[in-house]
Amino acid sequence: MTITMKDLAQMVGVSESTVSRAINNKPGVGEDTRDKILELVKKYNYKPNQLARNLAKQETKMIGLILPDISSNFYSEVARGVQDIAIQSGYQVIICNSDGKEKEELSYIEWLESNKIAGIIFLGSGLVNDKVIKLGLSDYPIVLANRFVEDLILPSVIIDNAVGASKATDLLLKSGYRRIALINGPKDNLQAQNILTGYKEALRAYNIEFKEELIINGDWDRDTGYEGFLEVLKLTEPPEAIFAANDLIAVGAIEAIKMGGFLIPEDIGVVGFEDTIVTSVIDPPLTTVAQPMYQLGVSSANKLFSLINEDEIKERIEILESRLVVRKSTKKLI
Amino acid sequence: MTITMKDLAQMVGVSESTVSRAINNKPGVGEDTRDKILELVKKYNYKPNQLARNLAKQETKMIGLILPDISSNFYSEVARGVQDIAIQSGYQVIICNSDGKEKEELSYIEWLESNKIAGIIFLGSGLVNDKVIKLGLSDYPIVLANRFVEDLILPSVIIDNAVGASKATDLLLKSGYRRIALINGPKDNLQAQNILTGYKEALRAYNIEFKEELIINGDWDRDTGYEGFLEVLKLTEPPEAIFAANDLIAVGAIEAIKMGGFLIPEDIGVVGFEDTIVTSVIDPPLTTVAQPMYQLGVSSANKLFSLINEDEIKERIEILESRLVVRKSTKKLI
DNA sequence: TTGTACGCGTTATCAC
DNA sequence: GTGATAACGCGTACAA
Repeated sequence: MTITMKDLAQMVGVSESTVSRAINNKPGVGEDTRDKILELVKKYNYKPNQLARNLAKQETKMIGLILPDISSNFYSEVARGVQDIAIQSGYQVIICNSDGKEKEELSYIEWLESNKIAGIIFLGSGLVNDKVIKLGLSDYPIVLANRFVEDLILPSVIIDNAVGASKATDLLLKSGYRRIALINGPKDNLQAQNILTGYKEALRAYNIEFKEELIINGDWDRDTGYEGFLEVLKLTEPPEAIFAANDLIAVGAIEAIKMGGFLIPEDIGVVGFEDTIVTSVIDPPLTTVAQPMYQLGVSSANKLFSLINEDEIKERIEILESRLVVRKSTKKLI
Repeated sequence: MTITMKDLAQMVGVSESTVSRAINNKPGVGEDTRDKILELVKKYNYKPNQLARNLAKQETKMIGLILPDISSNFYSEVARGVQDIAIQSGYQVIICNSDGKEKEELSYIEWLESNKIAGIIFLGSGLVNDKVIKLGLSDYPIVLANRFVEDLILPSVIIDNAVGASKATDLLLKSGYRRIALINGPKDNLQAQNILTGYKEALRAYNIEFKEELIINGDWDRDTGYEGFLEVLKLTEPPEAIFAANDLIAVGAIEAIKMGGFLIPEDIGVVGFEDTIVTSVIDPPLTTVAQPMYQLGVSSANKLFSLINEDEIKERIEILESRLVVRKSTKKLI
């Protein structure tokens, strides 16, 4: 038998509104009556029924987080960041796995809306579709995390992969490598394009000519790394270093390099991108560009709560930089 | 401006009760009135307010999942399993990161209770404390996943690590290795004890004497593996194989083995435990015992929904077996 | 400082 | 087949 405000009111001999005020620490309650009420609250272990509160205030203390797959290392790390901030603000998080499917996303949105969830964070790759934009244009609090939309009208937090790629390439150049091959993801992939952009920028800063032959496009997997290296090895002038667009590609490349009898980093330097656990397990430990996943979650959540509380938003678009982690697959700086 | 049942009722010229019946596909509504109502529902894109529903029915379509840390590979995989089943049943999942702290767990429970969350899955290591047991003894639906309680009075789903360890040891024996060292976690750790149990069982089946000197206890990390191997190497009779109690330990051991100039699997065989991504990246690919993480989530969720729906529960305790994944760090079977 | 009265949007139990 | 009416438990404007 759960106890309600009404019960408490009867016991103390006051009205329900007074009980309500006392419980919510609102002014306008006499010292002694408040004490009496709070005493009974403890005694009977009274817990306000959140459902009733939610209905009365037409709001919940929950936010929604829509992402492709919580079991992925990347997304679960971001989710943790979101949750930590949410808890601080007294909110809980509902995580929705969309598997990147638009249909799922829309049905989640419906659910979240009709449950009066306070706001939504959209996390994931891919471009944003019209419906999401429309949703954002209404007054529903919504933040885009690591999702891209051409005009960027919605509040967003993104990771600047171009800068990360530039840093990685720059490190290789600073370490003395000159001919640097880029083994990248699919040509039409946004992430891959950003990485290419950063790579080119770094070359330009060193006045090194960009050579199409040093660019390999493939999938985001190990095979691409392995085959990719064999590919560039065939060039009349083989590369001195490999920039792999993610860690798995790097792993594949390293296998191929070792297989060929080359030494890392002496003969060939390697840089990865992502900083997963494998980078520290592989031999030699991989120099890589670490993505600020947790921070992505934290920033997105902060931005969402700014929206919910209708605070001023400093920057509509927040850009996070990735961080270079130097290990042993690149030569020491001179 | 959101539309409500009241609005619909006025437009059609019927009472709210009729609208409610029509929307919920309940009998007792005329063909034509129902059609008229559903038509307007579409036209105005009416969505029932779940908050009001929840209050009226005193229940929500949500379950809680309390786990140590969603960013961990293990837990996020389980979480995915839980969510997939929940969605099928029309529920959403609230994930709560306790970091293994009892205080956090209790405060989450309070929140979930006062929000009338339909049920809770407790996921995590460690023993269950009294409060959880008390909670379970009330009529609140609650399932323990991968948590251990001595008497196991609460509905639970657990992974039998002893059997897994036994399988791993057995494989080594079948492959011809005889002196097998076990590099394990902390002595007082439940998981470590289970692994030891399985190890012993397998030895017994082969009539091989158990030797204390072949057991190393340490942390669940790489160093333990590295140092552990160096330790057993000092024995007058060094081991022919290493059974590592998790993959990280195995990685450390492999490093030490290679450093010593031994060949894997010819000179020394290695088996890990867990099946993380590193097992396939390392050279040679690691033979290991894979934990059914996703299945753990699925089974736990299924059990919880049985409780919620008050179905008959077949087995109060469900035991999942781990699966042996044979790669290249052990000799081929003869 | 306290109480009254109503609203929040829906479900459920009666009547008719 | 349909319609009042009362819950569900709490917040709040207004009156006292």
